[in-house]
Amino acid sequence: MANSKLYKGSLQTIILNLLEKNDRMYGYEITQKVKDITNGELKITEGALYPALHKLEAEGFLDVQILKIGNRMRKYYKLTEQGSKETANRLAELEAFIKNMQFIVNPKFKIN
Amino acid sequence: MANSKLYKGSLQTIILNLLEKNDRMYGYEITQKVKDITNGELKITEGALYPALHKLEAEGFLDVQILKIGNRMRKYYKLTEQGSKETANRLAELEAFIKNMQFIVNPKFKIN
DNA sequence: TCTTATACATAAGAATATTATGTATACATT
DNA sequence: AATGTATACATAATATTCTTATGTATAAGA
Repeated sequence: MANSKLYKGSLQTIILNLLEKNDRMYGYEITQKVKDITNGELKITEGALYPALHKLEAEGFLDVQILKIGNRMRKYYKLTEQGSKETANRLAELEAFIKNMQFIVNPKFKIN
Repeated sequence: MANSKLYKGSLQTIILNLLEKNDRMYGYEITQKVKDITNGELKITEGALYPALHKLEAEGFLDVQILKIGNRMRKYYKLTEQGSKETANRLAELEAFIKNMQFIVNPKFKIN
């Protein structure tokens, strides 16, 4: 199956929504979760993920908690209250985008 | 109504699909068509549109025909055969993207 | 006359991704 | 013991694609 393209701008929406549903997650976990959910079609690269997490944190949408599991570090991210509101906004944006794309792509607009 | 965000990467898909349905169009017409179809939610800026058209043309997906309407120039774009195939690919990518985003966002994945 | 619409274009800058690279621990296989 | 794969973080260089600003020019309406 072809590797589905990730539209630029959707990564933050993905992160926020996963955190809305999973309380807290760490970076690597997010990459695996997305791969699982999409049957390997979407692959979040680390070079995109970590900067995105840092940015969302800097904007006040995420809180971090660093844990040591065995001898290895994990940075758990969690939505702030503001982050939860932002998630709703991003979700609405995504739905509007999808709706608009379907209008544009839909054959019923073949006739002017 | 909030102005819906345009995910980066979707503009070419929009252009290709409009040309699939309208045989030939010129740039300004595309901006107006998108605005109409989406009730003003999506606004294609000229700074994005014209470079995108030039790129699609350079890649062999579009043919150009310059017409003078009255005293004003219009550059009409039309899908090449290759462009028509590419449109199908982009459409499949878009549908895969939407499907994957719905998986990620869908509440049924709330429970692990 | 002034503003808005039509119609093209490009340049500077911002945002967001890919690709490559680096560090380090843990586990499985040869 | 050595090598590869998985886990887990990170950043830098580069590419892509957009926004914003600017430019040129014709046409139409207030």
